[in-house]
Amino acid sequence: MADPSATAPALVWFRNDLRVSDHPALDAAVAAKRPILPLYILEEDAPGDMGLGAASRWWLHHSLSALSADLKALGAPLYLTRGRAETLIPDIAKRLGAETIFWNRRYEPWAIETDRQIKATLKDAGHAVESFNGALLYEPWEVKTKQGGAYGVFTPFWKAECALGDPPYPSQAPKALPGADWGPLPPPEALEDWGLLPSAPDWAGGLRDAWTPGEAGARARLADFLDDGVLSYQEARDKPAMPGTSRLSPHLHHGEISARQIWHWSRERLRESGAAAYETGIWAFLREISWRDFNHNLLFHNPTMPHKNYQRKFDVFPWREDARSLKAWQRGLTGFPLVDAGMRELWQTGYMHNRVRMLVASFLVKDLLIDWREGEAWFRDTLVDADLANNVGNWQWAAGCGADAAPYFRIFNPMTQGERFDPEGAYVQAWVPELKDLPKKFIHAPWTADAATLAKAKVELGRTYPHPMVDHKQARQQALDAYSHVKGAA
DNA sequence: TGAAATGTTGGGGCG
DNA sequence: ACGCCCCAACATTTC
Repeated sequence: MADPSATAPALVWFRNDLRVSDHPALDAAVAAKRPILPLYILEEDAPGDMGLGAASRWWLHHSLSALSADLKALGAPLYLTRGRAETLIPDIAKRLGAETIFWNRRYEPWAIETDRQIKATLKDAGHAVESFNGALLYEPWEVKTKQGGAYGVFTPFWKAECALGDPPYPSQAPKALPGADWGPLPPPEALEDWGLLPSAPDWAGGLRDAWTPGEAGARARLADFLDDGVLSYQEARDKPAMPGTSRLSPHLHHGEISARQIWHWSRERLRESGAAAYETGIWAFLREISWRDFNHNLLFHNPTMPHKNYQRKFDVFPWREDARSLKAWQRGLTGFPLVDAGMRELWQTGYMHNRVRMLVASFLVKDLLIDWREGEAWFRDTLVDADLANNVGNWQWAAGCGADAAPYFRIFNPMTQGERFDPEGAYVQAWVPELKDLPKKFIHAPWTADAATLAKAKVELGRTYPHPMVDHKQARQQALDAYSHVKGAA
């Protein structure tokens, strides 16, 4: 009782791990048997941080609100503050007399640098720091080639992760948390004062309808997917009009559910069911979870990837500056229905089906010859699942300049993709309502319809819906010609 | 986790 | 019966 260190609190710094179960940092703090101060910092002006998009800010608000309620119920309310973590963390640790600061690791280059710096400051000041893997199946330094290097091709990476065996089994949420006394700290800030939600205009209606941020929402989403989605996953995930994907990406990004939980709970469901169709779906799904690890691995080992081509021979690619075309793409006014449907789904819900993400990326980079970094920036600003590692990895993949990338000459045809993956035109009808009365024969290429058909569907090209902004056949040839620069540079 | 161009094959119409 | 052409269907190659 006389030992003051017995009551020295533990600080748990929450970042992209907004949950209370399978949270290694929180578990370690509980094991230390100290009063616990859970902390979240809205990090402002961190050097190198590429910023939070408006959709992510909306999600973050609701996710923090859910985490706050969960922590409060357990007995240790979440302390909120904002500013620079480099000064706030050491200051809070000092005021509290904290013994140890716990956190789960993050992998963005700026965040790694911030955390490294904070760790050094804290240690100099006599605090202990413990960090954990809360986000990935395996850490980037745990998955290595036989030569000890990092993988640049996905399939061998996937095999290597499988060979490492099941990742650690996820832990349960603590039954109760001993809260620390906030007395020595300035009063916490109110989430409502952070201005994370849009006001005037409130454009978040589509987001509210589509999502339930928070740990409970994440679990419900996975349970739904394992109940019926996963059985038809392999075919249905390519059909944007169907609820065929897990839609877990925003929950995963904010850490409301962990990759290890997804791994183990999926495998458990597989063991219970035993159906062969289930086997296919589950493994196709877990393979996508491993893609997420792969992208984090790439970013960790290639910290310039957000700005630089992974394949440096692409540095000579003749991108076009074209603000008007970029804007037409962003607003979903390209005149290619499936592209526009995707861009509008993104704008209205903060999400886009994966098949359509590949198409709109191909269209921007190849039909419009606009730099993938423009597309990456737009997705980062508008996606609720905006995640630097995945976003950069996938854009470079689509642009052909990434690791294990799609070859540049793989150029998607918007009409063919529409006929193949949205054969009924239901996805286009949902997001491009001005075309909803067109017969499905023409819905992916309205300019091929005769005047009478267009009139009957109340479509007037150039007025109610744009003419196609490029001739795809011609654009494709231009893209191939531009690519010859890269080949010459290699 | 494409698409288009090019090559091959085989059935059917026809002289 | 046979060769020839046409062309769809499928396979392979190329970008």
